[in-house]
Amino acid sequence: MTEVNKRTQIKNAAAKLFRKKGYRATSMQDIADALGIKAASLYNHIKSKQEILTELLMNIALAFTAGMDDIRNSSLDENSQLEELVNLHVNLTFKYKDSIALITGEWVHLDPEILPQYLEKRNNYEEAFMAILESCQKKKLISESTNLDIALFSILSSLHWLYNWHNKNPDLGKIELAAQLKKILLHGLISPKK
Amino acid sequence: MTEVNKRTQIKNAAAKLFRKKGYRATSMQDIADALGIKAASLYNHIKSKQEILTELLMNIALAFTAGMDDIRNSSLDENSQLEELVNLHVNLTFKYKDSIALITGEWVHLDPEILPQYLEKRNNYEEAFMAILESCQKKKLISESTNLDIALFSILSSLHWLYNWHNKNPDLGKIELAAQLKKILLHGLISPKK
DNA sequence: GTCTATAGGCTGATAGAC
DNA sequence: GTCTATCAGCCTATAGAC
Repeated sequence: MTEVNKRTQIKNAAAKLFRKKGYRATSMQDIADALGIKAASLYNHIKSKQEILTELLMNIALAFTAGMDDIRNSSLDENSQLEELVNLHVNLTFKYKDSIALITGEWVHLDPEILPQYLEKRNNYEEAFMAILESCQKKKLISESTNLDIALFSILSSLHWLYNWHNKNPDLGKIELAAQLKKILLHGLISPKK
Repeated sequence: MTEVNKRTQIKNAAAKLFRKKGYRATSMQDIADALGIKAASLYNHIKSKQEILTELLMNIALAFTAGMDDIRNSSLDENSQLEELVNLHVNLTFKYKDSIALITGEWVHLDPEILPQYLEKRNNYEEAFMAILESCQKKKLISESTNLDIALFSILSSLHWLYNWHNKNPDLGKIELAAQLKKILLHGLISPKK
């Protein structure tokens, strides 16, 4: 936190701007202004604007992949694995406050050469998530009549948009946020009828 | 469906492109190409690119506001009102297949003069949604320990991203989709312990 | 590693012929 | 209502002085 690489400063500033205005609406001028230098000076530290986006997004993708591997390699039961996935998303949302916002929409601006690599990681993650849901259904933790495609989409939507909510409520702690999400996402909002 | 205004054709083509590439990455060229005309010809039908975005987004905002008013003015009980809100989102997702995608991110590109009007409608909608959740909690339909801010954010995240899911699974009917969402979002994924 | 200067391309929008 | 021609501005990125 004390001494930070200028390259890192550029990536941090860019992440904040990409998040707020989007990749295309953010100019190199904007990024340079945020750091108090001229736009041309940025190119002493980075190759291109696209390089920044690529590194930000691939970094996030790797973090999710690594977290998922950890969970799948654990001996936790299915229910606990689901809860750990919620923890993973909460933790990464706190850790990558700005750049995590890019996974909901800005990934479309990745160069056609990089895009397939990104999407492959994303698909792998979603398939691994789905495999856990299927285990849950097989063990009757999830009702047989539940459409798992919809369940997966629904949970991931909430978890992907966490960054947005978190930004408005920075006072709520990680632990409480994760606990509430587990309750609401996994165990339902409406109390079961007695 | 037979005879469509050229203005409407432009808005439809723009909605599809804004959704796919984003507002800033979509040029008037792109829109004109989609219609087989020259970019300059667009200006015989519309005032500006911004006008298209404004009309698309305000139209959606009005549809949500009207739907919410209908529900609040009904005599349905709290639980049924929540279910009707899910129906509302599913119906509007089917009706405004492309332009509904803009509410998750592209609204940031609204002109500073229009943006406050849009955000006011959005806030009103979310407050009305919250009021229904509060009624549910007061009647013990929702546990006292549930954080309603998180619950609201979580449900809206899933409902806002419906358009994305729906596009990939066009074969699933409206009724079944709505039924599954009510079960998963409101009554929980994991079966209650016996 | 910063700067100024500038290239080369694309942008939204307008003017005016047909 | 379409077209061609064009403007003025902004964009990413590079070259080269300091």
